[in-house]
Amino acid sequence: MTRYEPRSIEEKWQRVWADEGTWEVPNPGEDGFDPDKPKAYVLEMLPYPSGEPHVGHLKCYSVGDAIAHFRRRNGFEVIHPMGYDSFGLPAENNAIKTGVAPAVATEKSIASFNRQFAEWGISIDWSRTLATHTPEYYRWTQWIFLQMFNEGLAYRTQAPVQWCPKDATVLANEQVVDGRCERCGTEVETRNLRQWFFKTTAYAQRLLDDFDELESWPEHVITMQKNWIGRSEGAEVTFRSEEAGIDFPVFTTRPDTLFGATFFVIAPEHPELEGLVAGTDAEEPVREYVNSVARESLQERGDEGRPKTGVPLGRTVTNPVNGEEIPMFVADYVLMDYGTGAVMAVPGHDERDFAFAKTFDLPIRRVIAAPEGTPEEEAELPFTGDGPMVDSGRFDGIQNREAYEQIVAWLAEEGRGDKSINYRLRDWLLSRQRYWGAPIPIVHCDECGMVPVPEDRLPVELPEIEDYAPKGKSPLAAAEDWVNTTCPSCGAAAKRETDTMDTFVDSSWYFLRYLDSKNSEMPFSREAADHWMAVDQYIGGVEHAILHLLYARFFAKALHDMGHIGVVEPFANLFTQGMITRDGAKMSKSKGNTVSPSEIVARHGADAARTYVCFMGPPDRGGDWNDEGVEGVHRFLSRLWRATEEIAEAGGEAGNVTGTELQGEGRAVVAKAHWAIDKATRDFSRGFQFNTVVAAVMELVNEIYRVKDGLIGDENGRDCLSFATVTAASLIQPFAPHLAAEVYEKLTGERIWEAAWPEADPEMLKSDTVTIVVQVNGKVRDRIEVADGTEKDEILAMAKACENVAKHLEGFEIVKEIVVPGKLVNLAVKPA
RNA sequence: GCGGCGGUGGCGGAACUGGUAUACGCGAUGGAUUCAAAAUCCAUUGCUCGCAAGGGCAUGUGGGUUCGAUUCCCACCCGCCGCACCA
Repeated sequence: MTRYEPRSIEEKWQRVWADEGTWEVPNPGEDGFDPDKPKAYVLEMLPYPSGEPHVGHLKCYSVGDAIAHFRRRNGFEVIHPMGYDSFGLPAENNAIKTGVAPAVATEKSIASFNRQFAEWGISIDWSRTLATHTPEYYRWTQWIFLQMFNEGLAYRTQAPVQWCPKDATVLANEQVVDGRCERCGTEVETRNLRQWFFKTTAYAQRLLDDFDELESWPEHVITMQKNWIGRSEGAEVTFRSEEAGIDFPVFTTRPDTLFGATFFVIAPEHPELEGLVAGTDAEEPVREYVNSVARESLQERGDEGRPKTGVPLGRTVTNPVNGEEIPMFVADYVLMDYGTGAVMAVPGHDERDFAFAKTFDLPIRRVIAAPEGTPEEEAELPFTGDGPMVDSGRFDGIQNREAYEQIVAWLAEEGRGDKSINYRLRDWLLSRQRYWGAPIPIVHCDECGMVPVPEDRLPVELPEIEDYAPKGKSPLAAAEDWVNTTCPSCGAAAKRETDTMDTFVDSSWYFLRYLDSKNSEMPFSREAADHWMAVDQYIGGVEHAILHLLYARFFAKALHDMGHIGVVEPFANLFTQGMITRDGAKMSKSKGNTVSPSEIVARHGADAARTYVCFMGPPDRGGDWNDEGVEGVHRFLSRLWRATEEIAEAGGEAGNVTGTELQGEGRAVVAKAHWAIDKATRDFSRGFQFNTVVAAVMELVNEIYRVKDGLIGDENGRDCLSFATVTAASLIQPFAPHLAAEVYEKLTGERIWEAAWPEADPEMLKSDTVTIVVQVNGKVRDRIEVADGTEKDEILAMAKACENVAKHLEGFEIVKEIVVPGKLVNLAVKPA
């Protein structure tokens, strides 16, 4: 008997799959396409190729592959492609450090990823692969950009933007975390620059509404996106400064507190600020204040609970509800880019306004009473709860929520306000002053302005350059031959746009390119998209909860509206896998606690590595890597292998096992196999309970070992063993496809991936006898074995007859008898 | 502060709609095999009292509902993640 040698088994099958192109699937209209077969699009987030794959990749693709295999064997035509998100900062920063061109390092890494994916035996349709840094791909990224530009969804404007001084580029809001660059951790600065944006805000409401279109997304991801979009309902109300002759609209979520406004605050960046104070005593202090705010970092300014600062403007505005003149201030707690950059301050009912009023000794007025019975502490000002209106003119006595509607209606009638909705979401800043990205296909002409590069001249190829170092403008600006061009419209001398696109643009549509990756006329055909979309199961890390997943949703909606795809949501089901740690800590090279997948695969085999990451625990939660755990899984696979060898040698026929006339241990092991089929199938369908699927197969293998020696000498027994072993292979195949293929071939001569997922025989799930637990007052006192279907009365009588039960009934009176057929008996007693 | 997730043996984790808590794996202990070791196989393994039969206690804490609660309800403690001066 030979030892379990994963390497030779795995290489054998990997060669078969590669030679035959086993996982390639046809598009509609192509050879072999079967219109009656239901499709399933199983997709894992494409990797960013940098160095070698790590265990996080191993987990993500193991989980995705298990789903792909399971769906295939349940009759689906599964499309399961793979590609590379190969533009991006790390490759470029590496180039600056080492002088190695980003393309060279990137392609080397892609080769390494390709090799490992093959070694892991992931069932990928390689005929559809792509890499976002290739002109064949970014040609279409540019094409989509131009469609957006033509629709007014991509535009260029001057705006205060977030700038990372280390990476020397602007960043999207989504890429600034706690005031720092998401990539390098440097504190970002605000700069006023001309930049390119996608109009994500135009889709704010639909990004919220279309959550209803999704089948299954983790609740917390939806919550995070909702928070990010940040919808608030309220009203826009106009406060007029008569002396300055300016109307100041404000956004408020609390129009019911209008009568409590005692002052008015505008943001330091407010465009009217300078004019308001010019030539007055306030001019100098205001200028000083604005300068001091400008020196602060966004993070400092954003800190909650920091003392309120500000400067009075010596001006007033009129409160439209009561005609009161209230003083104006400038203060940094009001932000220019939310609402209108101005707020009415209601210190009685808003904590921030309250803090400001205290600092500047401004009047604080209560306009909503605390309802009766409110604890004194909660009723104190600032009071943010609901209650009847007071000191609010004709609205006195009305519940504030009702008054809210009435006040808004009244303002609308007077022309001084109206209902309004505000979103926190801002437009997606997509331009980057960096080299390693897709060039923005625009030409700047003195005569014609911004001119899109005609579609037949795409792609605008990235030129080769010598110096990748950023200098505050794109390194592309130095490539003069490339920059200087002619205007596509008038033919005059013109200059190319030198910014490149954020890499998140590349990854916002890649799932569509897979569907038709060789199309040279279009990014993808509508037909291919209609057939395969939406992605039925998307798998990746939570770190993309708002970045990639929000952008891709926006792209899908925009492409839908332009008529390129039929769906509005790209990913019907989302699964986010948890992170694998080592000794409780995040793995990192600097900590030296990384686990190298290639080493694990070399030592224990890909099947063991893959099965282990699915067995560690529920895959949506994180897990701590344990070398001994992989060994345990390897041991389990070895046991399956040895049982196979022994049974194959003895010559059992799985196909001979037909059913119910089986007896004894033979029946037991076959019944266990059916139990495992049932359990595995249910757990697979219930989501991602892979750990319990693996456990069920382990139990089956343990059962095979328990009965093996007793059955192997008998022909019928051998058949039963063979059936159980074939079943174990069949069920473990989504996790350990190589060993499963080998076992299946040895025992049946067939190919496992072409075999249907097994079905449990309901007859074999039943047992003749059941164990009934006997409890007295909820405590287990004995167990009895009864024939299935035994009458309640009989069970009860048997239960009471148990020696240990009788002992506990002595001196007590039975007050209640509960009999759950097939499960238990509980006798409730009290002292007699 | 707001939102989400979680707390079960020495460890990772099971337990479907309230019904045998601790499946499966790791680790540990003992045995078989071996000249020996590795590998393998078998057995034991929540804590605790008891020679045993058997008993008591255990799913973060405290209450509640129930014949019966890891599961449902209320209050709290701890951990992780996300958001946070958004008017």
